[in-house]
Amino acid sequence: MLKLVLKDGSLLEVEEGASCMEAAKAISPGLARAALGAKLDGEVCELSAPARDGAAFEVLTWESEEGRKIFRHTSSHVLAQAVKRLYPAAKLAIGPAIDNGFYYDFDVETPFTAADLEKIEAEMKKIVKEDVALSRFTLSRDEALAKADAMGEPYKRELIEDLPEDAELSFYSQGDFTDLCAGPHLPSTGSIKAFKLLSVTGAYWRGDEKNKMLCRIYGTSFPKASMLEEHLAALEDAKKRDHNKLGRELEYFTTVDEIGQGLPILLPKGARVIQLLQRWIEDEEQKRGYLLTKTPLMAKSDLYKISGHWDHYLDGMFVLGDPSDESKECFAMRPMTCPFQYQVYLNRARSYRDLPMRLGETSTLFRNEESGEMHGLIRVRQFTISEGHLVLRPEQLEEEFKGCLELAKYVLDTVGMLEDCTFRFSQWDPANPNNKYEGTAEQWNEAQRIMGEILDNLGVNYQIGIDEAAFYGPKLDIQYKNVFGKEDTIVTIQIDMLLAEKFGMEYTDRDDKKVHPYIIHRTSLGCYERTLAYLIEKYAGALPMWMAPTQIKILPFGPEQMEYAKSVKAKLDNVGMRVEIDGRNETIGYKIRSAQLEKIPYMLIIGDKEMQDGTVAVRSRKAGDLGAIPVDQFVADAVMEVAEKRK
RNA sequence: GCUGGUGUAGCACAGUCGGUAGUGCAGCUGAUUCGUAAUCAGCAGGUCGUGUGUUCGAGUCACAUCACCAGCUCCA
Repeated sequence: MLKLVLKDGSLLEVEEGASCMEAAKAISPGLARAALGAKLDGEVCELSAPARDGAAFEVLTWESEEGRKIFRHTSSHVLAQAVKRLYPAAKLAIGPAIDNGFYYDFDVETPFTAADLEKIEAEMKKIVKEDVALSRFTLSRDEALAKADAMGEPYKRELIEDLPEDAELSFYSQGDFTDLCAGPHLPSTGSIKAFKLLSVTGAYWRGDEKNKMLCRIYGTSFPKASMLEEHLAALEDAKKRDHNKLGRELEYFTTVDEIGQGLPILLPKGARVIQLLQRWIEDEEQKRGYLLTKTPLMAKSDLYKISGHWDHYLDGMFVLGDPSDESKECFAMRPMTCPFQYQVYLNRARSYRDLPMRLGETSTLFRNEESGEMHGLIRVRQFTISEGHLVLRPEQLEEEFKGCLELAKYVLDTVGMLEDCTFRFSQWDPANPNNKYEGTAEQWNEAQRIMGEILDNLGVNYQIGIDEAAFYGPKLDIQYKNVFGKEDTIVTIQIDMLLAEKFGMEYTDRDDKKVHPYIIHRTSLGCYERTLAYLIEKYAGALPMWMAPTQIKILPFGPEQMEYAKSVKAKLDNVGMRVEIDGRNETIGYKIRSAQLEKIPYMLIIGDKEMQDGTVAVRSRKAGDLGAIPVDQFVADAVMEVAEKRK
């Protein structure tokens, strides 16, 4: 008999030579039915793998990410099998599971169309119905190369060539289809009950734009049809929240062909929200000891040559003039604020008593993103961020880093986004310094060691991102996922031990020695345009009262109530509320509908009754009719709701 | 930048085989004075993204270009 250690610490006895599937059955038949894979001593394996005596054993079901990955990975093989049956000339590249589904990359003469996807789906249905068993076999590297050639799969050959000489490679066969694959997989194709191919796009082989563009098919799959339907419904819902659609519909922003890509126009509503956020952040930073700066939007190339941006970031900058003509000055729009704000520090000699110096600026930046990269308000060519630089003595680093993190968490929590954020410790790639990074390995290791210690001391739950650092130092990136699950950085806090030296920044220490300070680069709410986009998506356009562009709409029944409506508006104007009167000659139902579609937080309906009683009939966009409330009472409540920044 | 898709009134869309552009909402005007998600009638609104070409004739076909969308790559 073999003994397996279960998650709760108890022991499970199974017969010698039993598979993981049999072990799962021994726990419970129900669990065995739900099983997609297993884990032995923390390593994911398939259900057919033999159990090992003394190993920690875990059954993977749909509830675990690893279980879902196995399911989706096999789904991608079903896709590949269907494609090979219908298009034998298609060459296989790679086909992994991803967050909410899977994809497979093919090299084909002509890219697949939407109509092709239907045919492929039909073929996949057949394969699922055939319930084809998957079997694993291994080959030596040389045998695997021969196999790849025999199958006529040049991309597989390339993958194998990159593996070490003594590697043993696994292949999976399912009926008429065989693929080089690390696995693990489901026992057979029959359990992939519900799937859908979602889109077909281009993707470079190995993600390198110098390589050939392949044809990628995205799909998703679930063990139950109802789960697939739910997922597709959620995708539809996400489309309705998409800031790029909703933000245009609700008139937060627009784009104009003549102005150009990545240069959105913020319409009055969008501009108002950004102004509100910006004032709030500037005030909050003032409370926290930040000094406000305002620095130029462009500079001569000389400045960027010192900072290193000219070497590392020239492609991303808008350059005015001809860089190759040395007889004339050449300017560039700024892609970041660092070297500008450093000049504030450099304005006079500094002492250790001046530190920490916290500099904050609402800073507009210009980055020449590639033309295919722009996206609504999330990726643009001109944007404004809550930029800041903290100049520090080394012993102040941890305390100040903590302060930056607290500020970022406070503002993200207040706008309601913190719950959807994850933290990434972005490091350099020691294997590939590649001119991408400044400084020595010693400097990088030191900066990353310190940052790692700080993060651990602060109990930050982070993931490590290799090759995600800035060229001058490691970062803590706060990542936010949009409604489609696409992730972007919203806030960043960076430690920089290099640029102070380049710019000749120093301070006189207690012992009268000149020392280079440490610098933290950070944002508190990140880029305002991007934040606005996320807020529109998060709240489906119904922004919380405190940041809603129009907070209150007064709806008089007719002209008789106009005077009274104006007096109510005056009271609200007086306490800084953003109020409009809908004096149109329309029914009250029509005006309510139109305010509701505009997602106005409160509607104040005024008829003869309210006018006589000195009240307003309040309707909340969420809760509906709240009944008549004395005007002064409503004003006081509204002021309180805004002051508390209620979500 | 690359692959694929899209582009007709402010918005959502229709427009057949190439024969000279329509519907709904929004807007404007008038009537209606109405109690919590659409009152009725009338009017106005388009160089069919832009340019070039094919044709007797182009929203429709071809090429180029711009913008938008999905994805790749990139991202301080």
